[in-house]
Amino acid sequence: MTDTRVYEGRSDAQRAAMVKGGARSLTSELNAEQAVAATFGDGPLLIIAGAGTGKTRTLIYRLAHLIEKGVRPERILLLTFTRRAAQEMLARAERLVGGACRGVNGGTFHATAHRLLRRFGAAAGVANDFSIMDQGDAEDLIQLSRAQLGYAESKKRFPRKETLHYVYSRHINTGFAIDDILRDEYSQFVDYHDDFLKIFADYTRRKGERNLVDYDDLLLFWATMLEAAPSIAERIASLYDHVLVDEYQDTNVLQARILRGMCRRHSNITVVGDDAQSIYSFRGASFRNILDFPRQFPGTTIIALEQNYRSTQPILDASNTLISRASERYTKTLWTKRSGGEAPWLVTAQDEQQQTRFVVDRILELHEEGVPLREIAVLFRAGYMSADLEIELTNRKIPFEKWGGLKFLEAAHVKDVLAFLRILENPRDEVSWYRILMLLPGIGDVTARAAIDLMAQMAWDSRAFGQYRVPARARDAHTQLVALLDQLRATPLVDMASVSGDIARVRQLYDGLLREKYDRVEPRLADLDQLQAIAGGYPSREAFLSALALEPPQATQDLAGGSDEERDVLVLSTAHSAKGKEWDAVFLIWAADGWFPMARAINDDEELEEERRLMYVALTRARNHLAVTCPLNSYSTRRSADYAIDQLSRFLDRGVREKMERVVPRMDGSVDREPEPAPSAPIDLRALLRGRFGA
DNA sequence: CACGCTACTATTTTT
DNA sequence: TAGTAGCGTG
Repeated sequence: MTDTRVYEGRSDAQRAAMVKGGARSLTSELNAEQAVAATFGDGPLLIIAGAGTGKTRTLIYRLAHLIEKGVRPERILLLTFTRRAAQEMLARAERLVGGACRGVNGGTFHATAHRLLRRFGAAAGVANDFSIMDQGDAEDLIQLSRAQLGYAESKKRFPRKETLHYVYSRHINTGFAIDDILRDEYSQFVDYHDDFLKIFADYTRRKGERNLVDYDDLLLFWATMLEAAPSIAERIASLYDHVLVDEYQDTNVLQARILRGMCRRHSNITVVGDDAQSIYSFRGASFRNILDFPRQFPGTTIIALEQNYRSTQPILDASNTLISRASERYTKTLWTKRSGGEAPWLVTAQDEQQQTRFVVDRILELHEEGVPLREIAVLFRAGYMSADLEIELTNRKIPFEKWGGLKFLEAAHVKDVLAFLRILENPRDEVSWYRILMLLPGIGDVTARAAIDLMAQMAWDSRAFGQYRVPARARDAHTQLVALLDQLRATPLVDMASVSGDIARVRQLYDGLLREKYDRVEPRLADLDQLQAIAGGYPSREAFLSALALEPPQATQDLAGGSDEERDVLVLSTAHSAKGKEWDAVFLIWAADGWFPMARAINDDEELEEERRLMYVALTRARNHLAVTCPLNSYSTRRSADYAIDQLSRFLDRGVREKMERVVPRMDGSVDREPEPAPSAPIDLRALLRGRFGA
């Protein structure tokens, strides 16, 4: 680290000297550290930015600064973690410098990879009409490989398709050997090592033959073009003079390789992140990536942002204490100039119902005091934990929207309809063909495979399926499907309403199948109506399908339309989806051991540390009000309840609790803010005994 | 060969 | 709890 300049700790005079052109208007709204970062010149820059320290603001000002300095916007690449973040950042930058920043290339790593692959892939052997598979598609394709190779019939316990895909994806994103991944995470499967390799080889071959690209391929192909194809690498890398990366703590080593390739010529890379908020290791991210950045990019300047503009000091005190238990990190302690504020509440409820009731009552109270609903959020560890609350909110007619855990695109009926569009775009899309064929009455696994084999033999000619002779019982369905596909192929591509129209045509066949397959069809039909409405906004099937795979709608609101500002609705969100956001009041529910941290993370130190960081992310979303709630008698209907149940999260240890105020809800809905010192859970001896046997 | 029935199991987070 | 693997029937 000898060639690393650390900005932290210099005198004010030195700081001022580092702000070149510090008088310019752009930087007058920044503090000294932010200004240095925003106006930094060329070369690698690492901004370690604690929660709420104006990270986004700094990055936007840096963007504006580069443009004012004369860098052409289209020569700047801005990589963010979500599409939401990219849009927000570009919109804010536009407010700052006007239309000048239009043309900046922004988006997620995956979306950017997609753009580049469409443009340069053909030269590297990837035909540019490939289709993108989402995770579910990838798992389904692996399943086909698995079945083809005969593992489905195996009597022995064999890994499920989700597991196979996870291991594959982890291998690509982290570079760990399959052996090591199995040993560390799936010791029960180490003997299957060779079978994993066989399936992965077959999966890779299938993707190639079917012209399919999965999420991991997008990154891998980008990295490989940069590393192994000098002429293409030259063309790609020369597209941009500056690369800015947000949320760097959530990148993985494959993404770091990409960045090295992109910046080999100029080293103009700025990354912003907070190692304390690294919460995506399940996607191969490692906070070591940000710790290692100075080694990867020699000559790195590090700037730390510690002044928090978001939360009151009591909220920061509790959050700082919680994260101070973390083992490995860039030490930074957040502080604020904001004075006052009340201590975060620690609310112990008797059970889930009381927790729900407390949260709803308190939300209404805050609302009456003038806090808009959209300034309030309820956060939780996993999507299903808000079920009870959602019911109560609906009963009490409080509008809300839920982020994360939205399974819209994963719903079988939505995927079914999309499969029709996909085979039109890519006739070789085996996963979609299989899905569609299995829908038809009279066609099962064997017939579906036979039909696909025949189509492959006929080089995926569009007439191949029409010529397949199906068993008599499937004759009708086959005729209908052939007619539908012919009709869809005849759709003029210039018609702007064509994607939505395509779906309408597909539904003439599909809705009937749906009615026979499910009992409750209304919600499913409503989903399809929504899908049709979204499709109306896209000019082509290809654009629609790619957008859905890379930028899935994140909340019901994305589907319903209307911007955040217009709709005064409460937000329910997983802690993950809440990252980068802030609210006036935040509730964290289910802060019980076994729930947060989740039971499965408890026996693994690294996972446990990540859970701690995740809770830190949740707490630091709050500006003025923070309440953490825990139902004490959350007796579980789930079976393996061998973790410490009915206890406060282990992260809320004595030190953290001292920074909080204990609050106990009373039965009448009011709260008692000076409760008994240590409220213990009343016990129900019979319930405990029943629980022993899982009854 | 498809399909309905039963028993079982695994259960986070997201591009 | 829901999705699915396995099995027996038509």
